[in-house]
Amino acid sequence: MKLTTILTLLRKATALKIKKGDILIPAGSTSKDVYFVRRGLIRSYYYDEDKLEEITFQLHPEFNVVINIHSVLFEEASLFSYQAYEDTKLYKIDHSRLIGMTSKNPDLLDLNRRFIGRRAMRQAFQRVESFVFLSPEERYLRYVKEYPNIVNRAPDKFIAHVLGITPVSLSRIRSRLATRKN
Amino acid sequence: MKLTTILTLLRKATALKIKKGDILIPAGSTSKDVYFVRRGLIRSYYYDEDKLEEITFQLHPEFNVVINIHSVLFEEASLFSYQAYEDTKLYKIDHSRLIGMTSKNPDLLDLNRRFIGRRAMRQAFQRVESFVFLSPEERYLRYVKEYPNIVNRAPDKFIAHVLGITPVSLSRIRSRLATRKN
DNA sequence: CTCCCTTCTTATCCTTTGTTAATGTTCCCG
DNA sequence: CGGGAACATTAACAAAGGATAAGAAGGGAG
Repeated sequence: MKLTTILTLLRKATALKIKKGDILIPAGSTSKDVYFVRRGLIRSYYYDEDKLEEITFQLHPEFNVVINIHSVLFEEASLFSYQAYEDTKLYKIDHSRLIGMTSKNPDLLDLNRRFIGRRAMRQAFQRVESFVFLSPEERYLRYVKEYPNIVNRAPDKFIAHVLGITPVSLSRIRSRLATRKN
Repeated sequence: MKLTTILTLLRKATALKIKKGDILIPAGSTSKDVYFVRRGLIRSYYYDEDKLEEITFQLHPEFNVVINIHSVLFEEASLFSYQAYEDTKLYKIDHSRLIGMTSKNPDLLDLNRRFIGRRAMRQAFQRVESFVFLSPEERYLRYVKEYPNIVNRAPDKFIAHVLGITPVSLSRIRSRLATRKN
């Protein structure tokens, strides 16, 4: 990877700050912009019309990439909304601008795919592995190991849904773990 | 996508046939070859040392791509073995050959990433969604809808593990569904 | 600082799943 | 075609999870 390529990319990124509660990407959006979380916490969620509640799909703390995955991968409108759960500082890479620059520097698109695509893929794939091979309790332990801070920053409700269980069940898992230790 | 690019790719692919039970990619492999299943069925599985059993991770019937995902994505040795569960005919695209040709035709690598990476990503991502939003029963119904033939071709044991449940539980889900219909 | 709303915990009840095991069936391979 | 191993089904029990509700605790807004 050429250093100049990375520098070019950084130069084209624009910083932005959003407040807790603000929507970064609304459901239905088709934007392909790429965001990098410098500080704060973004959560993606799906609004379940039947249950009349939001189901958190993923949490994106600092140093994570946020993209509208339905648009980038499937050329569809986003099923999810992406919302700040803390005051958040991001770098945004405008997708059309990135594409426009590709003619001058093809490495850019390559970087985009490798850095972003690979990361997202790794996450998704390891997450599938955790569902196939691990129990909810083991999934929880692995999750807090990977994101040690997040337990104090996000409600259990969010974390439970990310793990594919209910908040009540997560609470029980917690208490089981606590009593088992003693 | 240029037609010539696709033709170049096809010309470099080699056909191969393997018999039921044969291992296509053994666990521990670091190969990055790309396979396309023309006919038959490949299953990838992880050998669980504790439970002393094979846990099927994914089933790849005809018209699906098979890659050693741990090597391609993570630059690691494969955790999985890839085995034929039926006599299978594949097309193989040799990775080092593909890389070697890239200097002449950069579109090739791009095609590789877009076609293969995107497909695998889509699968992985939709699978995560199914774990977060659906019950085991709903996952099963969605799976048989997406792969209508596979139920008659693969043992329930395989399918259960792919869905993240036990074979016994899958059998019960089946009988529940059957009695509910009548 | 206080009130209120959200979240967390805990309890109850019911459903589902995991585990183990027994039985019946199917599928292979010789 | 026959014998044996692998698989599917079912049962019984224990463990865990889902749904709902109530009370406690926590955090945010005014």
